[in-house]
Amino acid sequence: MSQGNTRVTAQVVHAQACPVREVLDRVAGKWSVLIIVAAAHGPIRFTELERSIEGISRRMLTLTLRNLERDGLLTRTVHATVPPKVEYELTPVARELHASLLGLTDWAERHRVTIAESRAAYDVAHGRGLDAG
Amino acid sequence: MSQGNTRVTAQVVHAQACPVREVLDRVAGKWSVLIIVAAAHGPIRFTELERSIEGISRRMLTLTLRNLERDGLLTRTVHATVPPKVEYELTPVARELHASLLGLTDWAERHRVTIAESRAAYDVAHGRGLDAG
DNA sequence: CCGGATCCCCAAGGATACTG
DNA sequence: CAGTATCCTTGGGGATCCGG
Repeated sequence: MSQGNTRVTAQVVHAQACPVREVLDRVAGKWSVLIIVAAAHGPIRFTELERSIEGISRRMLTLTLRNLERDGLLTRTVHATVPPKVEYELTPVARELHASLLGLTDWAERHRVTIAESRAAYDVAHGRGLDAG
Repeated sequence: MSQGNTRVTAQVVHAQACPVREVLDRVAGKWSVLIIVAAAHGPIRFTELERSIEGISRRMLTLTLRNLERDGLLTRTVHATVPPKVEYELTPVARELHASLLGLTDWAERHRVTIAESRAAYDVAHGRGLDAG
């Protein structure tokens, strides 16, 4: 840390400029978008999210929810009942994001086969076919 | 909005989420989208990409280009001249992706201020203000 | 039920040097 | 000019345990 060489590189400069980067940083996580999709139908509880998003850990669910809440994409409503009940709901901003996302999912569905074929072809053409190692 | 028994139930979001995951996996990288944007204007050379995408390393540029090529999003054209010249160009599929991406960038630009404010408010409300914790 | 705290691993990605 | 190979750091994210 203190080798006398200040390691300030140019990565800081570029970080904020691009709106593309902005949206990606916000959605980059492995789970953010899945949560948004899962919550698109209406308010949803913690455990419901946990069950509906197969494979997500409790930790990541919590972390991602906090992040989305921080960005104003989710509202968190705590019902102070004896069995705790917490509901998450998309904000209008998040709903707009979800709508824009549909364009992407549509693209993915329209081209998933083509892309898969392209990958296979590329792999074959470059040796990395079906053999391991 | 959603009060009153919205029993949509969190049926496994997988059905809807998978295409989302697909596109994310494809775009998850730190640079993929930036390259697509940079190449959106037309064929572009390796070094042109390197210069236009501030902060990218040679290694990551190469790796990401290979991946995009593998997915059929980029074509790579080698001109066997004495000074090597390689041009990358978006495929129609990638152009469609780029178009869909515009919806997201538009969203980002429309709400960047709101989101920033939300973050600031959240951070203030949760102690993590401007101090380094 | 909700979720914070801790430990740990591993893949993404940066720096650098070499090649055709 | 356009890569490739190697080393090393960083932090995302899984597993697990604990607390309200």
